[in-house]
Amino acid sequence: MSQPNEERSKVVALRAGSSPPRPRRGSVTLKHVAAQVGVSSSAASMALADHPRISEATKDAVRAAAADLGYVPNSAGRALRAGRSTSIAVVVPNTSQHVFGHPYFMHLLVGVTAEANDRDVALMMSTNPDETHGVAAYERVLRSRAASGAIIASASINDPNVNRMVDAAMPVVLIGRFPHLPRATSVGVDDVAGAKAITRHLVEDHGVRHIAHISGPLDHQTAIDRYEGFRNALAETSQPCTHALVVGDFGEESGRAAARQILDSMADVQAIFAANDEMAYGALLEIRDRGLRVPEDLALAGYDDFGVSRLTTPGITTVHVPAEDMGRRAAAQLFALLDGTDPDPTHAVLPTSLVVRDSCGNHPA
Amino acid sequence: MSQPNEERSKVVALRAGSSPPRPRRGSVTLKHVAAQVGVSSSAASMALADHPRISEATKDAVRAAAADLGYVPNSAGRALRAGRSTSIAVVVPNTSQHVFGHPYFMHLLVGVTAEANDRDVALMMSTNPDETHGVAAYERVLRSRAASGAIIASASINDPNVNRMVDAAMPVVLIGRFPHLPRATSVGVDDVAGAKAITRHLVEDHGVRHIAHISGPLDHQTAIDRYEGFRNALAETSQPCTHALVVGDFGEESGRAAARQILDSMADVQAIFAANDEMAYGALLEIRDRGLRVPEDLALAGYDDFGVSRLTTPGITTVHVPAEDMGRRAAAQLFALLDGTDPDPTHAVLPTSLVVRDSCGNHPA
DNA sequence: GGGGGGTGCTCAATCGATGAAGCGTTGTTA
DNA sequence: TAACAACGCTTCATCGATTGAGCACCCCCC
Repeated sequence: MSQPNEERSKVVALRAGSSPPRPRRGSVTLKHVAAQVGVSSSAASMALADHPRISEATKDAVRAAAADLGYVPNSAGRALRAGRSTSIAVVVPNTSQHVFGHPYFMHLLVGVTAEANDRDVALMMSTNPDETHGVAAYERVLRSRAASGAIIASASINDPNVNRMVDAAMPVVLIGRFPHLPRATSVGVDDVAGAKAITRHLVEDHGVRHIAHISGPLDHQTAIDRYEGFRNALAETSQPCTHALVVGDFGEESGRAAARQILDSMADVQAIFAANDEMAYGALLEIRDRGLRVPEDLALAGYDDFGVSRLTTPGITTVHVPAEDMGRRAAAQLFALLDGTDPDPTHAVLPTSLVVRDSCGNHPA
Repeated sequence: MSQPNEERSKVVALRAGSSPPRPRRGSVTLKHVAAQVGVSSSAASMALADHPRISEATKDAVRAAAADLGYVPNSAGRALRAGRSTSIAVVVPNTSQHVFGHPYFMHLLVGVTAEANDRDVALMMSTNPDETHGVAAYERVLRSRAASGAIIASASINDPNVNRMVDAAMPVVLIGRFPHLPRATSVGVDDVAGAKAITRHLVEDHGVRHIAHISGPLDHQTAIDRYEGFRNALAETSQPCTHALVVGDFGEESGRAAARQILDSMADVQAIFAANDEMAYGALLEIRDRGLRVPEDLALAGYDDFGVSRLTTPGITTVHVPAEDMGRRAAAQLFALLDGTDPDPTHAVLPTSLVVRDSCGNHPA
């Protein structure tokens, strides 16, 4: 079994010989690299890891061979050995496409990708098709160790899978505010403050005294918070201000329907604040259809600033949600969780900013 | 070594005994399932695979135990054994964000996700940060076998990594038209026909006799094809039509600059056809700033229909690019490649459709 | 009652990467 | 000169799933 000399001459023959390692089916493994240099695969592994017990000469030779052959470590082998993969997952809702428009996720993804790229970590995308379907796809992703952690951008409060994963102490970061899940790490924005700021802008700066709010579905934390910000602002105004609420579903069409209802029932309405830009745009269409002008006859405001509000005529005054920052931040938090740097759940709350456009009136300043 | 009876009694003790398998650190492996049932892990594996040589009783027991323990196969182990992973990658450009707007990728992703979900295949996202950086991230993804194939939505013709991967016969599907890569499977749209149709609409239906085209960078196949469609249409018109070309970069700002140039130099221009909606929107802003009206003073047309053109006032007449279909189709092609069903490279070309809105004038019909 | 054929499982090897332990060889020191 | 340390590599086991080969056991038949 142990005839080192024969072994070595074999190796020499390989090195100088006429039988190249010939990587099978296009995949170069560590063995091929090691064979080309004439060392064991362990030595090659240690050389690439810059292990102190390997000579510089060997390291150079291994590195050269690896580059020459185009060696890339097999991720399955590495993940199996290490017991964890080098990927994280991003989970987005699929059924509830209407809840948030697409641009939101794209912004989020850009942020997550940036952070993941910095760490040389791959990204997996997962969708949660329907919540009744036993173990959700993204839970499988985590349990199969295909990804070592996940960022969940699902807006639904009631997803039982999310709760279960948080309870199981899976490495998960939630996007949004989840006051009922204090043990979960989350990254959200201060929607109460954002909605308060834009409402105050309408009331204080533009002198609005009759205002309506089109909210999202009130089982969404986002919708709840924005509505609360709206009420808070009104509670603190210097002048009394009458207001109304219509509940929408964050979709353009529901914004249009809500505006219809408001215009029919609230004759003296001076401003409409919709809980997102999609609904604000729907409202704009309805207002325009009735021959009314924005902002001359009616002021309009939205929320999100993911692109819609910039393109319309007039541009819609809105609250900017820093989706890309949220993505970055969520990824950073997830890495902290995975590294064990930050064992306690944190709840990051990013600030929003008021984006004043033309839909709310003139700004002499 | 071989004392089957002792082995078996041990197993029985395990089954009824007081020492539960206690999955280590939250991950349940096949061994735990097998131990709970009292069979070898091989038997458990075969049971879950519904192998004919395993008794129904054992199969039921294994399935029950797997469900009970929440067993999910470790993807690394499975991938290592199988020699291929159960994921595919989607590659999107990162540096060239301006080339296509975000919505495009989101539509594409929706399509790819749908197809991948149908096959229970995970999706990885990768970006190509800079093309000079040696082995690109997505090439590493493929070579590391983290994904068994990739859909590349990078628009750049000159990416050497793409060429290299095509040459290496990697399972890759390109999004777009790549006439210089006949050996690569691709899914694109007929941009020549699309541009021709919209140009003809302006010239024939609206009687335009002086028209300008804002193209994209002419090292992009998309830009080339759309320009060619524009020229083809003009070459076939019943009435002569003067035309001009300004080259942009697919970004809103460049569309604005191009419109400036056109309006300054081509006094009698009646219509502007931009190679995408972003540039058309930029042109719209410039036109409006000059006190001109669309469509009364000048007709405007764009390309893509990813969202922008629907939101503006007036809505921009455009060519619909079926991004979601492209995603679906690309994924299907990739699976065909991976299954070996379709070894010859195919070049799918999906049809576009003309979307007439208000920016090109009245439509009595 | 001994051979033949099924049945139902176990064994062992494999995929690729990794690192602790082992082991020759050389240089150094008492 | 013998004991010993340092060096530089190899050997081997491991991660989890999978599968071909092998092996008890049972039933059936001549």
